[in-house]
Amino acid sequence: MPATTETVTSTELAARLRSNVVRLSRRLRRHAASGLSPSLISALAVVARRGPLTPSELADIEDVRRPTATRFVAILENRGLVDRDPDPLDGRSYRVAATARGRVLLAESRTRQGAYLARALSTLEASDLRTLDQALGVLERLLEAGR
Amino acid sequence: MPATTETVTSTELAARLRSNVVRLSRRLRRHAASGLSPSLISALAVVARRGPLTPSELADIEDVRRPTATRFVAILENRGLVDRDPDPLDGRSYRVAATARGRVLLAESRTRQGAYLARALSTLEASDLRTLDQALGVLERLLEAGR
DNA sequence: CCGATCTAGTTAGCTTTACTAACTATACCG
DNA sequence: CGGTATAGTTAGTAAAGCTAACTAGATCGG
Repeated sequence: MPATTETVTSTELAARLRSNVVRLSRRLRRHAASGLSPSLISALAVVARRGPLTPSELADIEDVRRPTATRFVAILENRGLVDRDPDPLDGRSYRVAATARGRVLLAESRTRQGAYLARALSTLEASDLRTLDQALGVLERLLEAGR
Repeated sequence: MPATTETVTSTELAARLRSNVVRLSRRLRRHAASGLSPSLISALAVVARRGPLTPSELADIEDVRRPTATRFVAILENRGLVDRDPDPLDGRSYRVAATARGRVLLAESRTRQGAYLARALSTLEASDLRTLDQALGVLERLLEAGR
């Protein structure tokens, strides 16, 4: 029963959004396949997509503090998913890039059995996927705005 | 009805959804007003809305293990937001209900200044709110289905 | 009715996530 | 060149949620 004509109040929506984010976040962590938590997969995906990044840039994009970015890089490097090259312009820093193995793992985490979320979404109809797609657009703008 | 004729792939959507859940979840925790984390607010809201519940029922609804529900109840009770009455039918258990103070805090957490999320959502247009509303419906079905 | 088993809640201990504060070392500016 | 600003790191802390193991009340078969 889609309440298409009813007014949606933002406070009511806030409560519902919070609950669902909390629950989905639990689910994702519980079903973490490939041995990487949602946070780490997200960080790896950012590094892979947005090319070589300094830890500070990663922290900024992922909306975490720099010590957390340091930890992300350390763990990902430890597993050979990422490597670092000195920054030619700044001796204090370095650039992080995804390794071939990191890219493989990312691809697998999207398509393979282990991908709980992709599997769940694949059961949805096209119209539902479109709805989610649009909602994510809204959410992204919201996150970007409220920094 | 939307001009979007492009196909939305579920694997691509999964990655985007994961990132946004992870980030929003960080935001929510960071902006936790009223001294309650998103998890605890969500638990309190469930107790308030779905009447007196046993810890097991709470655990089931919130999709956590029982020890986690025990902790939720302990913390909420400690802050006077919830109280417990013995279960007349089962001597091992009890029923948890929201106190007046708990309900006040919930109401405040929805409307007041401190409510980061409600404030952010209030800047959106009605059509965006409707999009989110529909997407939450999809998400809820998804979460319910994948138990 | 009684012992065996099942179930609700709890306790203890662990892991992960992410924070702040404080430190090191390099960059930059007057 | 000296002082300040900035990048990354280290250390320590707190919260979330898990599993394993325990306690006590419920339930079921004989």
